[in-house]
Amino acid sequence: MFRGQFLHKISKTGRISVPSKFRENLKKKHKTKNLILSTFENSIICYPYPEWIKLEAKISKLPQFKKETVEFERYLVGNAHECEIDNEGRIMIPGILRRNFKINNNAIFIGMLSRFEIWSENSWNKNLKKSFDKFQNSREVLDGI
Amino acid sequence: MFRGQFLHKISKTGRISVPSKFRENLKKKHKTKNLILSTFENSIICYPYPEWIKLEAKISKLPQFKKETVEFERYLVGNAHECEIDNEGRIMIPGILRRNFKINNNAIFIGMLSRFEIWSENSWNKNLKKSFDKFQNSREVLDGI
DNA sequence: TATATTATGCCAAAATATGACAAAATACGC
DNA sequence: GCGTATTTTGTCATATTTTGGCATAATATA
Repeated sequence: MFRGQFLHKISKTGRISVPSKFRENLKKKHKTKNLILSTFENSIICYPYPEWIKLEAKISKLPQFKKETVEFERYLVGNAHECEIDNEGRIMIPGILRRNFKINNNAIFIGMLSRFEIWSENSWNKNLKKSFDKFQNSREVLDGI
Repeated sequence: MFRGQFLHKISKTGRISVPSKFRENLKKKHKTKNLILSTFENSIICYPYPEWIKLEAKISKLPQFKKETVEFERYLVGNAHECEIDNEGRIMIPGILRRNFKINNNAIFIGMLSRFEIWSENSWNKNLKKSFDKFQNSREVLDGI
């Protein structure tokens, strides 16, 4: 499972090292070095390649011409980029994603169990306050189960 | 059960010894040396690893793309770091948590039955007064059961 | 085709985490 | 109270992870 928060730096060429804990999980649990990066809210969402494939299988079962399907596909699939983790444990975030999310120097990795997100430090901080307020609203979700 | 309050020092490298009473409980009751540290309000919350896993199992059953789920995960899972108690009974608090909670030298452990919290001495003291007021408001919770 | 831009591979420095050992502080039994 | 055992803290050496730099390769642009 992907958990936790990590602050890493992006090189001028757009490379960033994936947290070693994440790499370990990718290797042990997903047996892959490949990720699919796409967009989700204000962050880059990262799926282990095999998980993404499962997601695609689900998506292709949806009614093809339905408005919601089309919009969902455009957003999630239309922004998907495959990338491989190199020998130093780094990935290269495609320029277009970097530009869209204004990720220049510092980025924050957020573990989300089956996947993880990459945020620019700025927008993560902006979201922090909101995120806590929202947590306050949803904190009892688990007590209910 | 985790009970009581302990004041311990943090080393320059971010290590701190877990109260021996807590270690004993972890060993006897939970049969583990591993903890998950996450954030909760103004403190670091510590779950015995097996307890955390139960929590995760619940979380991963929630609808994955639903707004509330995502926000909940970002907050609770996004801050969760696994750590192991070493031979000297210490854990290392990840830098990012130390920074977020401004825990530098002294920290306070607070037992919370199934889990425990770690506070920076400063914010614990600040919360003391408030905490008593809140207790005043909630002191009858148990009487209702 | 030449040139600029972007991506990749490789090596090494810097930063951070871990393990081992010992000193200091605290708790406990008598 | 005193001596002993346990717990906590400090320090150092080593290992791992992250970052920076540079040369080369691939791709896009004029």
